[in-house]
Amino acid sequence: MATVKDVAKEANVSIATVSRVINHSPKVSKVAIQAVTTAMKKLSYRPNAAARALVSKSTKTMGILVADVSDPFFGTMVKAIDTVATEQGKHLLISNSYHSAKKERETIELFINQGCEALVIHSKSLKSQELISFAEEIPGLVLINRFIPEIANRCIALDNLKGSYLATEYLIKNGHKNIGYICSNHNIEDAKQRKAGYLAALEDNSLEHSENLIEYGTNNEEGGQKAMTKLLAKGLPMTAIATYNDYMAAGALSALEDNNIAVPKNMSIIGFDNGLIAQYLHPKLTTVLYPIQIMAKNAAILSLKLANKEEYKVETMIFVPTLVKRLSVNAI
Amino acid sequence: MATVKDVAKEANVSIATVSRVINHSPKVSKVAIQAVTTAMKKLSYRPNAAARALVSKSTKTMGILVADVSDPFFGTMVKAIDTVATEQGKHLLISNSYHSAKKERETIELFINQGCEALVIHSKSLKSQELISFAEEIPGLVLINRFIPEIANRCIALDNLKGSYLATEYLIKNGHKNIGYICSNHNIEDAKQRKAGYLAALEDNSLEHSENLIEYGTNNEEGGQKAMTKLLAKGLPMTAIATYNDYMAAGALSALEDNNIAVPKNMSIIGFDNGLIAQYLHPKLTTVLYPIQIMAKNAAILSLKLANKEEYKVETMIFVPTLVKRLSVNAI
DNA sequence: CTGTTAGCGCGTTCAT
DNA sequence: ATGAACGCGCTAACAG
Repeated sequence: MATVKDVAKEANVSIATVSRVINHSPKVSKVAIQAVTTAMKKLSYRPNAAARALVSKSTKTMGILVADVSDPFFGTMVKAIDTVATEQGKHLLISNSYHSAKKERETIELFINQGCEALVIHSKSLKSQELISFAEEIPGLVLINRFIPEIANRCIALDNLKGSYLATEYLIKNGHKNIGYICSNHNIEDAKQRKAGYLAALEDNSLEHSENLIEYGTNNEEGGQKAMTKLLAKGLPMTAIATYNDYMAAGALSALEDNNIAVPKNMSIIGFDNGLIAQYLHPKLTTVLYPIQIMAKNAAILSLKLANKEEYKVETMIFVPTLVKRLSVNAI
Repeated sequence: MATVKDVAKEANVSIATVSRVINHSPKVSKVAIQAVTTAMKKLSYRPNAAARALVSKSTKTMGILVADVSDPFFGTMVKAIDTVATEQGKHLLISNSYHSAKKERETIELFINQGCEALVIHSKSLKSQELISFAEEIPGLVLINRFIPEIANRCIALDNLKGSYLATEYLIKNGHKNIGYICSNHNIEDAKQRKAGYLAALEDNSLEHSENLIEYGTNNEEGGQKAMTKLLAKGLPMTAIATYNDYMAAGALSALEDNNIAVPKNMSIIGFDNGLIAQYLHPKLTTVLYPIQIMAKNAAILSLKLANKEEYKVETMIFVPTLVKRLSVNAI
């Protein structure tokens, strides 16, 4: 592996000159540029990123922590971040936490040790206080999908409650009065907030709301299917169901089909996230749009600005979900 | 940011000793370990990865190039690689090529400059020769989803032809004689190989095969829908259709539904990949399993071994796809 | 415009 | 068991 020294010797100039042409310094003679360029090609020289980082104290690297890249939700998020990072000449270090607090902590520390100046962190398991400490240590750290009041200007989050409220309200506007809810049993804020949104909508419309109308499960298809089955077993006069997310809605759909209950004819159902599968479900799923793309883009921009010590305020920190009407909800 | 020097001073030892306890050298006295550990905590010392990489010539970083992380196919691939990388204490640098040859080239060079010793590359746009050069330069470079004879021991690929052959043969075994094919118009090997597999199966079974039975489109839902529509317009006596991938199959399903052609009753359809959406489609899609998880795992292991200069031969380089029978194919 | 020189933070001989 | 000193490859003064 050739170094600046080798190139300098080959081109008959000093290493300083080599460094200058590498970094496109304005004050280098044409001949020098020519000689160095040729030498670099001949030796197939590659600048050593570690050495550069060591002296310039910048790795041009952005760290991203997600729960699981194989989930298209996070895939979409990473893609959006990648787009802005690439524009700014940054590279992406990525890590999955799989919802483990330990992994979340280790990853953030790793990112710091690696010298990532910009960090976009999706953390659901770490305590607020710990995140606040990290945020204080790293100016470029931005939290996504989570809101912590003490560091509000470092958070890009979704109004989960409003999302569920919107979904439930939409069901109500369609004439439904007995509305069930399929809830995630994952102990994170999102689950509580979405459930609260459902409850609030019922209450605001003076409709019955009882724990009896709610069932819990893992936040995936299987959990949704089981929860739906349990709900069905109660023999409640439900005509519609709101769900924690699209995967659970998909599971509910399966359970309904297995029991010959036509959707939306005899049961309306609404999802949450507007994930990849929503449009492929049958019937195509009416759901709530989680604007993760635009949120991720904003988080990336914010992180980069902050890391660059620029004063910067994003216009929106708390994003509002919207309704995506497809075919799984009927008027009664 | 504290350095070894600061820690050394705080602990009243030399930087060499500090370095030793950091790297768990066996010959350090208990007292020294204690003193240094305390000092590190007090100063909240973090080893500088760049400095370490510079001197030890190892970044413990693995580079991954994919086409698009937001596609669950690649998400799954990245996750599988992440699992083995994490086990070995490696971190992941990830980049998307979005199918651009330029981006593919730049990314590989970036990875090299960054000092990634292990590389798992999904490249469809670069010429074989260029990839061979890179492979010769970087011992730890492994190609995934592509086979280049000259560097066969550095490739983990799928037998695409056999996959399509399997799919078409399955249709034939179910009594279908007029089988159409929805092909990707993306100019990459996979498209040619899969089409060839379809053709070969028809030929081996003495069935009609003509370009008239084939339609092309972009390799996504929209392309599948359009291709299906064109196929339908020809008024052929088809009873079954093989497709380039699950997304195109999904589009075909939509077109079929729009035209009131029941699947699988009046038309059988088979996908390719067994991607995330296959199980959510209606009817659940019969398809061909692309074992990307196990392939990615093997690629990661191979890459790490190679980077480590260990002699290593994976048992399987060319993986064979298998059938996943669901509900979109009927016997005639 | 160009060359010399001094570190950046750390691992590693080589003495002790 | 420990410390002094060197060098990894590069950038950034500084002096010419």
